[in-house]
Amino acid sequence: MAEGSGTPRVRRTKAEQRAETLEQILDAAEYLFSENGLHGVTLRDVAQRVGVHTTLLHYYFDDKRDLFEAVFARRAGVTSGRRIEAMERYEAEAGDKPTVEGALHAFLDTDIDLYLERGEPWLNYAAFCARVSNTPEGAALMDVHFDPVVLKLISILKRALPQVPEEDLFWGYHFVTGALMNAFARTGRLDRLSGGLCKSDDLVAVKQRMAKFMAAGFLTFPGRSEPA
Amino acid sequence: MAEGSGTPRVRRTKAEQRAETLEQILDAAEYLFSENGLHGVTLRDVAQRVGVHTTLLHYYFDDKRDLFEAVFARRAGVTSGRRIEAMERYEAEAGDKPTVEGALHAFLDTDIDLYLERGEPWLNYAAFCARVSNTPEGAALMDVHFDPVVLKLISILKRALPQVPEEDLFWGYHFVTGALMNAFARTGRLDRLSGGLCKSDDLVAVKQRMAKFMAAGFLTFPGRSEPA
DNA sequence: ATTATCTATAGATCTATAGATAATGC
DNA sequence: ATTATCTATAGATCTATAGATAATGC
Repeated sequence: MAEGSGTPRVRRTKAEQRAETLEQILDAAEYLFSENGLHGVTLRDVAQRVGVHTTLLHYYFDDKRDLFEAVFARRAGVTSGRRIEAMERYEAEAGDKPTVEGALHAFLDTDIDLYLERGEPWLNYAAFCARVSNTPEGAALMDVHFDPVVLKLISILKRALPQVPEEDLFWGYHFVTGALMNAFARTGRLDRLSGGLCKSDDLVAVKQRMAKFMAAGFLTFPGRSEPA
Repeated sequence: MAEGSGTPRVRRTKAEQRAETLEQILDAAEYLFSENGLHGVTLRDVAQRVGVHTTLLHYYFDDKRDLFEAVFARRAGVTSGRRIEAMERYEAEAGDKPTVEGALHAFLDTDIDLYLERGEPWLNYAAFCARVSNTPEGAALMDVHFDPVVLKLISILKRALPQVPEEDLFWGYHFVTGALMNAFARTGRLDRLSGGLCKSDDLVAVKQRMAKFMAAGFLTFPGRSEPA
């Protein structure tokens, strides 16, 4: 909330100002969409959170959907790129003996680390993705932005489990991504359910467990077990 | 859509009429909420789908949120009850040697079977739960309606894996429910991603794989492996 | 002299209420 | 004589556009 009383407005170049305002708008929208979804947020909500007038949003974006897509796209390339790199690095070091667990560590941990390292806005992005992943709008954007990462993962899994039918690998991925999105959603339900034993925003705990947990699942698929 | 042209209105008692209309409204709302969430659906959308006037919804329900909660509550008891029974039956037959996989079969397959047996409206309910499970409104209702089922599952898992810390069991459950909700959401993303190899509405495929997959995951938790 | 932000406002849509009409119930 | 459904409508809110004002840019 950029109240006039706080920091006195420093003189900025127009490009800077544009970039700053854009980022503030996207941050606010990202947070609000992550809580309430596309339809649960009004442009007024976003504008109020930034401290600007609603109509300014129309200066930067065509309409609400355009803003929504911009939120999705802004960080998609970063997470996508980092994960693909991590998987390529893993492939190189594993040679012709990649393992399911190794691939999943590269796929999952890289992403979790990104959000842990960069703090709140990125955690909001993770929650945003989780929130919209099972909506028509969100799923369509995932197709556009995340297919390459997923197909990269599948390709390593195929080499790790050559005798497992490809469908099983996709089903396994489906389970993995559901679990991951649920972890990113951080609804607080786990906290209440477990009587405070677990915190749903404890992504460190997720990272410690998830790759190994899921890898074991893949090894249950008939075909053959992983070359240890 | 109850067009006047179709079946001629049979004379019904008021109680019958009330029950029928209520069910039609809940069915329509369930479907629409499952696609677009609480905020993505207007009362007008629901009324139009039923073929009645919007204001009739206010005759049966206080407001939109009341309708939403009624949709959630209507089938919650059925799925909840069936799953608890199935887990109790399993406990009785397993004696003092329950297994993770056995518990998960009772927990997961019972639910999947319910939706497969009873067809579309119930499949919509599953999608509805999935759609709202990571929203504030949805998570709160899950607390109310589904905590007992989940805690029952946890209690069996505790006996199956006595040396595994309770937190791990909750984290494992967190992964399981994320995967299950993603399967119930049936967004079609898996179909596109896999080039048609998998169908996201193929709950039979989910049932065939999920319990075993997840059971293997639980066995990765340090403490000790399951007494085979 | 261009760009960022705000004021004013139109038009659409949505929730919700009051009160009328048309059925069923005794 | 009660209950189910519809008509009419108020008030709020939301998206989006047109055009004014206030900054930065040469």
